[in-house]
Amino acid sequence: MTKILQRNLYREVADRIGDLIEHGELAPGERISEKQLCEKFGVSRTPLREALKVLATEGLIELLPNRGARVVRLTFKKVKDTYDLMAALEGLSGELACQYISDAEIADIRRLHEEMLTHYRNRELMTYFEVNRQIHESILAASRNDLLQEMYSNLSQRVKRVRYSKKMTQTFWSQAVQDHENMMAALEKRDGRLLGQILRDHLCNKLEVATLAGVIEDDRLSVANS
Amino acid sequence: MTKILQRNLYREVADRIGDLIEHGELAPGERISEKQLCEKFGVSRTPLREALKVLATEGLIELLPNRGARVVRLTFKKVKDTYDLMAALEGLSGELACQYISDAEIADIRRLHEEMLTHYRNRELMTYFEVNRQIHESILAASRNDLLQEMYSNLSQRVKRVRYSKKMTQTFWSQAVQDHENMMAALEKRDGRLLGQILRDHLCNKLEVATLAGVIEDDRLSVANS
DNA sequence: CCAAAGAATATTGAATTCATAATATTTTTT
DNA sequence: AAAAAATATTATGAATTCAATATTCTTTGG
Repeated sequence: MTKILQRNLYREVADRIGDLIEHGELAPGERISEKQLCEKFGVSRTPLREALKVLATEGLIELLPNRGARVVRLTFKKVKDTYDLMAALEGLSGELACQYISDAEIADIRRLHEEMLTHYRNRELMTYFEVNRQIHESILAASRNDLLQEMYSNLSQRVKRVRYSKKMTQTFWSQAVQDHENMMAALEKRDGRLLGQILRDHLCNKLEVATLAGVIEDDRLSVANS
Repeated sequence: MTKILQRNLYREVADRIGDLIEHGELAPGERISEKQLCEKFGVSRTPLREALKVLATEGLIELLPNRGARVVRLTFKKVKDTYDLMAALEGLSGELACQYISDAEIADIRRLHEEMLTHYRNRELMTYFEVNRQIHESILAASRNDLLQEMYSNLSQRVKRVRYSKKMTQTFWSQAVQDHENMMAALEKRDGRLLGQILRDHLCNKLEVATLAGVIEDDRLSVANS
């Protein structure tokens, strides 16, 4: 039962702007010019402005009354807050997943897990991340809570700019893999409480990585013009 | 430092529509006519449509391409999902609050707690709910996580229609008050883990109340036209 | 009388236009 | 020459207009 995705112009535009932000083509704190984007996308201001309203609600940009929009600055505090939330949600997904997940789904995740280990051993960072993402997504799906998945996806969007940094150190990487070993064990025992706990701690490590990567700008800079 | 609240027309309209939904003046599943609401609010379609986009993102309505908007139906499943999420967020707020809360804030919450007990003893349901809400809000504020507060507020909005049912039984009410006693104790001990646990369980009880109140329509009805 | 096809109507999607507020530029004054 | 005031320009907020799609009503054939 695949969801029919509605393709409104405003939604299309919102996604495209989201991509621009994610890939840094629209810099943090940068003023968003309506006219400029209208010409870029070849649409009128009406759907573009609707897209901006949506993006503001989703937390990617902020609207200043009568003064347009700008890309939100990711301060360390904001990223930390977001990761705390994501950790709580991942924890919940783990608890729920253990209640509802089928044996077949566990087997699928086990396969993904083994695949991920191979990529780890071969030091294939990008494919490792991809399979890693699939594992977490599978657990989220097993939670059978659409809203949870939606919220997690939203939070993920907000910090996508700093995630999956290439500067991951060996120490953190091996720790992450160890976390995943424990996760698999907890999942196969269907120990929700434990899986939840592991998932929470796992994400905390990711925050440390993001921090160390130095992708996040200094708070003092950001607070000044916020 | 109080936040300057921007008053755009679209935001105003979105809030008004939100109120209509909350108070049942726009029924679940009801089709939303743009023209009708335009006339009601005395605004043009542009800001109204922007408001609809935002409300859809916030999860209060759903947009059907080329077929307008309608109020989301609250199925039991949706409410359960929402409460699970809120419970996780409340749990997180408890853990964080214990890390950051000041003695003065704890004292404030203690005062609110005592006030709530008085309303409980006097069987003043509305004022009891109001103070109850203030306590939970104070703990959320003490978490020092703006995003958490924002997300919680959003989730709360979604299920406002079924919350605070007047049909609360004596059993559940006394259980809730007992929960609050335990919460105060955990908070004053600054035991984050414990407070988080209590807050999670506390909200589960609320779901039972909402369910028993019978405000939520049967899923089978809702699934049919979703 | 019922069903299907087509016309008429109403509603939504998007572009354009008008109004107003913010910003940049020029002019004036000291 | 620098600061302040006035004006011009630009960008945003909102209403209107035009186009595309859905819905309803009417007609026609079985």
